[in-house]
Amino acid sequence: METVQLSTKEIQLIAKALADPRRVEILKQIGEGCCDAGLPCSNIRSCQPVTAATLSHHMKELERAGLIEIAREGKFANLKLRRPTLQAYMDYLKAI
Amino acid sequence: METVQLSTKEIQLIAKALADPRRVEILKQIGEGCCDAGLPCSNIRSCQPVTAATLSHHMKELERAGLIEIAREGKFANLKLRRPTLQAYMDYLKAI
DNA sequence: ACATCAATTAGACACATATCGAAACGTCGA
DNA sequence: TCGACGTTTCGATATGTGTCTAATTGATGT
Repeated sequence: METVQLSTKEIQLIAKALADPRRVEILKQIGEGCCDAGLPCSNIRSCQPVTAATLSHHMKELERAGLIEIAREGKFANLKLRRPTLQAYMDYLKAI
Repeated sequence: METVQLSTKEIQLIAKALADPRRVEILKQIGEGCCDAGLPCSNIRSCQPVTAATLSHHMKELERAGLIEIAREGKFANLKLRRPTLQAYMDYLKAI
């Protein structure tokens, strides 16, 4: 696992991203089906009682925080969990 | 270090508590001066550009999340970091 | 070209919350 | 008892944000 050094701003983005329960659920879902290909966006939607618009918003936040990577392919968007970012945040918390 | 099992609700409270940068600063400050006695509230205030009212509010949130323990003694309030809670949250994140 | 479908954007709304000033509360020393 | 001091509570305000509907974009198959 590569090591990432996070700025205060990035820490803040991650903390905010993790503060919404729905986003955490989404993260978990992406983390479970963690094939390299990434999880299709609509796949997530079928498991979360939420509009496509809302889901899109959450994914943008997760991406902004560096917690996921969005690979757009044609009309699809495949999500991949960026574990190094999550790990770096845990390291930050450990240092408190 | 004792182990704590957190409910979904508690996880959410912790995540929200950690989502505010000022609260994280406060946590750090409490964590540093981590003598068993606890850090006096006014000590924190002298390092954070914030009103007593606001500080009180943040401490209530941190306590609600189980991240600190407030020992009131006379007119003073001594804060102590509850590391087991923080650890439990990190364990939760690790399981994502 | 057209219809369809996945995803995004725009705009609106409701609700949460970080912050403050002012007032109240409780403790302690004079 | 009185005043000072640390802390809390109250009420108000401004900002942030999760959610929706509707409209838009972009790709794909017929």
